[in-house]
Amino acid sequence: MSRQIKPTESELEILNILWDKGASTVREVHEILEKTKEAGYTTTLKLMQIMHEKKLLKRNTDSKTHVYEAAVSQSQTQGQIVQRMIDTVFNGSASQLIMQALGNHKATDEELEHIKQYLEQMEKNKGK
Amino acid sequence: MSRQIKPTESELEILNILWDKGASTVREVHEILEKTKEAGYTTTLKLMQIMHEKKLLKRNTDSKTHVYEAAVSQSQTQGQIVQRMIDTVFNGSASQLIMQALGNHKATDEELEHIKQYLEQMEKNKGK
DNA sequence: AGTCTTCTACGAATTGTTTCGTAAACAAAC
DNA sequence: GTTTGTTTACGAAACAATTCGTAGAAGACT
Repeated sequence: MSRQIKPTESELEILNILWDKGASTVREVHEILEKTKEAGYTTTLKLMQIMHEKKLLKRNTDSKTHVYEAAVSQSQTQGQIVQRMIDTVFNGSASQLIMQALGNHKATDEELEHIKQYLEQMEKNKGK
Repeated sequence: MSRQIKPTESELEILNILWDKGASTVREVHEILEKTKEAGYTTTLKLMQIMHEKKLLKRNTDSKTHVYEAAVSQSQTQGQIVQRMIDTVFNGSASQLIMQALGNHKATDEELEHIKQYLEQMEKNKGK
């Protein structure tokens, strides 16, 4: 059903910006990117053009300054990446990934509470 | 303290085999790899040689047929990859990753129970 | 010994990602 | 309308990952 996309690390940085800010021009994206990364303007431009070719981005070329927008949903993309990671790094065990994440990165109290609630929710819906 | 390794996808496949089987020859690794992947023997060999250069693998060259072994621990490597993923894909939120993993991939009952116990364990140790 | 097979080493081709220089299109400012 | 600045398009270079062909070394087998 849904295509299997595979954004590279750089592409993910751009997607994150677009998911956060919504439709933006290359310059807007580039300005944010620059804060955390060394890169020329045309580099960002080229990346976004390629991402458009790959259908990762939509763009509006009505005005001279094109406006780009993510063409893939954040949660779907995250889901695919997580799934891929479960397969290749944790031999298919989601719970192993979860425990690794819990153990490694100390979650805050709220985060833990959040997760517990989520689990209980799942249990309730278990009866289908 | 610990070096920052970054195995590629192919390298991870090989690491998984070595973590599972322990020290092995190129041929042994290749035979397992072949089941799930199209690849020539020399390709596997070259990969493992490069991984040795990168210090991802140790090797014993006493006999003509070299014996390779993972030089990085599984849990440490998994931890680094998960951390990286939390940073680049989930903007630093471990709980978001966990909930994505829970929601997407349906965990079995035992897995859920496992995770719940783990959470309770964490709560108990919270008082330090 | 000589032949066969297996293995390593090397190097090169291929593919994919990231980088950026340069030129042309366009608009705004003068 | 000419200059100036911003933008896109194109292409090529630089780099990294993956692939495999070929050659030669090392054992094993008569």
